[in-house]
Amino acid sequence: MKKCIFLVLFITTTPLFSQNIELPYYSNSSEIIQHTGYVLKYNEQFEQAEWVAYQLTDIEVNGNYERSNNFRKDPHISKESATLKDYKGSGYDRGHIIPAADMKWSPDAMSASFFMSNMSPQDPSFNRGIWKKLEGHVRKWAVENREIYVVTGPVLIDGPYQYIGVNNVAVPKHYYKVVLDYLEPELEAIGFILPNIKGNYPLSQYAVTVDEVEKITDIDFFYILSDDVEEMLESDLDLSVWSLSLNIDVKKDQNVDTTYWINTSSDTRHNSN
DNA sequence: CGGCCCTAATTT
DNA sequence: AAATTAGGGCCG
Repeated sequence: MKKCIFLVLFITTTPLFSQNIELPYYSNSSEIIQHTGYVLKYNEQFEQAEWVAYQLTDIEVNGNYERSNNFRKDPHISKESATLKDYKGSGYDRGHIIPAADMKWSPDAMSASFFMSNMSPQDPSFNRGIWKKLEGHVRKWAVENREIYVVTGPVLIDGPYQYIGVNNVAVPKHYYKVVLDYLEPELEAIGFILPNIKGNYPLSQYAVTVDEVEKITDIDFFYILSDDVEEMLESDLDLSVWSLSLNIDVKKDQNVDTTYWINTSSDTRHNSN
């Protein structure tokens, strides 16, 4: 009962969005847009979102609404979003940041995922390959854990970039994803950094701590959590609780090209094998 | 390995 | 709406 009262007070007395524990930190000058099913932070300079944040549940994953394909400019962006034309003939996919396949629970959410503010120029082999594969795992984790929190987007501080279209959409060199399981018994978090090229390795090779993603992206994830909980979750990576159907072919993994990893000082992951 | 079916995104 | 392209998973 006390909990209920506290919850009501919390929601009614705190600023917009702050009840969403998936949200990264954002300053007052940030362009934050709430769409059905997700929140995004837009970066006008690179003409795409820096992050999209959302909760994903088992019920949502099991939705049945069809992909809507209604790619269109996002009218909510103050200085206008990228356009279809920017991507046309560029050689890059209009890659969803929040996946359309995570929006099958609602026609509005599905449609909202096709705003150009949710697109980023992705190498087709990347978008349809390892990125899609990772997205599939995220949906599986949503089912296994009942609900998870996801933040994902392009890494926008590892330029210089190639640009496409008249609006100069930056072609990111890497993408990240962080996933939080905030339900007992296992509070766990995992991060990924993947280069925007065809992925040749098992996904476990791209897994990192959330701390590592924070260093690389300069984004403070899950800042709404209390500092001690946040510190505990983000500094640790236990691959054994995130089923990635690990490829056990050690030979294949020995000569992994890690040049796509931006150098970071610490790597606190501990493999379970 | 090829054959087959599935998913996702794009093109026409 | 249908066809195309890319890739994954599975199976024999």
